[in-house]
Amino acid sequence: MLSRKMGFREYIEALEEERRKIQVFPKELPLSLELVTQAIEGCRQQLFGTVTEYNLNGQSECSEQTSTDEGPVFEEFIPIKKGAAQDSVEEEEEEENEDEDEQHSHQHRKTTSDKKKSDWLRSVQLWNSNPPPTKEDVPRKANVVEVKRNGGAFQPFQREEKSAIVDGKANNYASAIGKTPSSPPVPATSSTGPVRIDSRKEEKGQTQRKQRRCWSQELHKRFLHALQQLGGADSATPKQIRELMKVDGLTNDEVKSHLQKFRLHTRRSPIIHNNGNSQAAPLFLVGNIFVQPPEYGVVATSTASGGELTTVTAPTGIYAPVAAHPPLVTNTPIMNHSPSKERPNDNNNNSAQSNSPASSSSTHTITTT
DNA sequence: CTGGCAATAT
DNA sequence: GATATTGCCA
Repeated sequence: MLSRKMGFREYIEALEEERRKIQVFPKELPLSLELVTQAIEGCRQQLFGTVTEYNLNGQSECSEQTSTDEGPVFEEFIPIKKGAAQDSVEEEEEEENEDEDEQHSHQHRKTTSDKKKSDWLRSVQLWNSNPPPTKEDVPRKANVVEVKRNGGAFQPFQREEKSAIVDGKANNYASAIGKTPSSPPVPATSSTGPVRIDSRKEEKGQTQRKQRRCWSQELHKRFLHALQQLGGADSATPKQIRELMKVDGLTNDEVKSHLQKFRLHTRRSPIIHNNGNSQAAPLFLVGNIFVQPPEYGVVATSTASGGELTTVTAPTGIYAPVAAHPPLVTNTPIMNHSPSKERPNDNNNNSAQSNSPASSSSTHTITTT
């Protein structure tokens, strides 16, 4: 057990060094900084015997998980894949989906000290995130939901029973029928048919508005994936994207909408949202490298092609720090399909407009309207 | 009929 | 205010 502490020490040192580096780019790597800091904190606490237990209640709903006051938040970390069986090329692994409606609408679970975290993507979670305060392994024997998953990909939607809810304000608490936390029987045959990550449809006549649907990471990931295959958000069309995503239940409109938002966000100023508050100098990334806004990086499931990055592995294996830059998404000149219409707009690499000297300084009256 | 944009709703 | 849905138009 001594070695374990040693490991911690070294690990902490490594982390601290990392943090020093990162601190130089607070703007570019805000998350990293925070993460590393928290990681250090966590390790220290463990080193000192203080076993901090973080209830990784994980992501509750569609909202993001604001880092709590101080405790390290390891919720979103990608647990080291134990299996690591098939996915080496593609990073599609999730297949879970339940069905239930949202009820997320407005959960004002805003922590008092909510940080900026204005990344819009940050708010994207699973489509079917459930509100249950405590999900996960908790040995709650109480209501055991026998989830019989056949073969695995599909889930019989057992959603019906509308109780005269005319206003569509029904909160549905579907139990977490997700995958079992321990060993998801993820079959290798997952990437075949349309994935059913959805399950809300046929809403009983009534031309009501569809319930707002949150784009889960899965969804968004697929979305991005499709996008990059299509050569960027500007050249991709909703239909193509939808087909590529292979998500059953997803409509063109939804994709269209998402795409619209995506474009809006990417086009705007991915990084230059400098307010007077910032403490840092506007560090610029060099020409091409230009980091894609972290909010858009795919969830960095960097299963690098056969190469373990300098990923430090915590002695306890709590989490695996992702420190690798996944291949740029936007810059994918492959398959530049532009059959008929071409947008004179900036193609990929939207944010390359950094050469406007005046725009980011004074008299920035452009953003209005 | 599909894609893009704008209005509208949550 | 942000994000999703719906409508309208090219």
